[in-house]
Amino acid sequence: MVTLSEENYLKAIFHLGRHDKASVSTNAIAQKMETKASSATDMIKKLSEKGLVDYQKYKGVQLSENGRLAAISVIRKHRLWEVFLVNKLSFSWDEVHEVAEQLEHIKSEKLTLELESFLDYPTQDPHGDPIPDSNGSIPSAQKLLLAKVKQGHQCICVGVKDSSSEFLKYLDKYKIALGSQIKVISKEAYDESMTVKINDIQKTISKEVAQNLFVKTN
Amino acid sequence: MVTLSEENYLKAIFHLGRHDKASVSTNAIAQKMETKASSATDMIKKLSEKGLVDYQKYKGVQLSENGRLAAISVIRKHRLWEVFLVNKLSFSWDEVHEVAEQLEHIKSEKLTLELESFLDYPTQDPHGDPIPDSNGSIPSAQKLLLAKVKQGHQCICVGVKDSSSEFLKYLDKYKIALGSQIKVISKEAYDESMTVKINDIQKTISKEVAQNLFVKTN
DNA sequence: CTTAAAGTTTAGATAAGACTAAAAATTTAT
DNA sequence: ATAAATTTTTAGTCTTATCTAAACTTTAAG
Repeated sequence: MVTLSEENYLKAIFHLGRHDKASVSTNAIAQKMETKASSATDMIKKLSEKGLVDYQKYKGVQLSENGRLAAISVIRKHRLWEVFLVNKLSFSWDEVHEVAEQLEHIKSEKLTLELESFLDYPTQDPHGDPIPDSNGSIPSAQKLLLAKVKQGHQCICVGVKDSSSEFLKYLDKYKIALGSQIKVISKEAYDESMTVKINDIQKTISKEVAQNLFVKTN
Repeated sequence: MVTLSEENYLKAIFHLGRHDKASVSTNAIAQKMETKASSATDMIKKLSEKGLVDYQKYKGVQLSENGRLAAISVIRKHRLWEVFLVNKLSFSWDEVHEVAEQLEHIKSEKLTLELESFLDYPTQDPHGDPIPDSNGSIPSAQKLLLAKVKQGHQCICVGVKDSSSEFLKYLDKYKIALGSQIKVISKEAYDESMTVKINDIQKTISKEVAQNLFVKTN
């Protein structure tokens, strides 16, 4: 049995270790969990005893196979619930995270499978992140930052890198949503801003925005 | 802020105090919570300090107005989620309780309201129990035990008194479900059994069954 | 009305998860 | 290469929710 707190630590370790596969430091975990390093050490020991992470004192941790599966299971549930909240209830993009953080800990294999079926087996959550399947396989993201898109190319908004409430509110203000068609009209080398056509309206967006919007080219 | 454990105690006290409005004993609470009397005493003190129950040593507890509202809020969520599981996902009658016990603690006013709307404002859960509205008002149940129904009368199954898995399995076996039409053909004074017509099939049922099935006459 | 039984509370312990302060190990810089 | 800075761990404390055992009330019986 994995406790709620353990699940949250596993999730944090998974996200921290996602890109480089080196081991994750105690401090990084503590920071992500908004707690102290000593608390992180305590939990790491517990996870290690349960065989969910590989741990050597002072050397950081890595998820074990079981730990990885447990983390992915939580992430899968989080993202499925986000789809539910947005597609079935009338939650908007920037309101789902907090509630999904609670729903992701509900323990019922049947519930997760039925929910997935009810939602027609979605592969991405409302922020464009991939939803792991019931075996723990994560579909490849196929998304890139708008800033990387070449002039003249067309793409679809599929997610955000910065999921802060401020950024999501900015996007709502300019009617930029998941699914919005975006065409890159021109790029400015000096400040890395770009002029784009979004929903048939032309607009210049800053580097900051372009580097935080994930899109899929079509 | 009410903790998960506190919510469960409040719910237990609510159910125990439902019928007679005398105060609820420590032992009764401990038994319902499957814990020891000393643990119940500890929790009662905490609830009392938070103003959720009225408590006098050795005299038992009663919910305060705030405590009653908190308990009803949990029960409301529990029953709404049960409707969701049965009507939207393909859970059966006897599978919902355990999952709803988890879902009832999710804290989000918006979620509860949106869920209620998504389910078209149900007034009863799959066991025929009334669903409190967002103000905490509980619609009157209008249900009675099948055993009380007079010979020759027609009624609809709306719930169970005994919600044990065994009883629910018995009901499934004989295709007795929420919404089943039941007509009382005859009653046997000796053993209080009765012969009924359910879904056009005639069957004799025991006192035990008739005293655990809630129906609504029409 | 007094005593036995039942019910309730208190006292002291335990486990999970967090914290502070201090010690130990590692990394960085001179 | 060693001292300084940083990171990590340990030791001890706190809170929540639980337990056992013992003490204290209330109720019931004779």
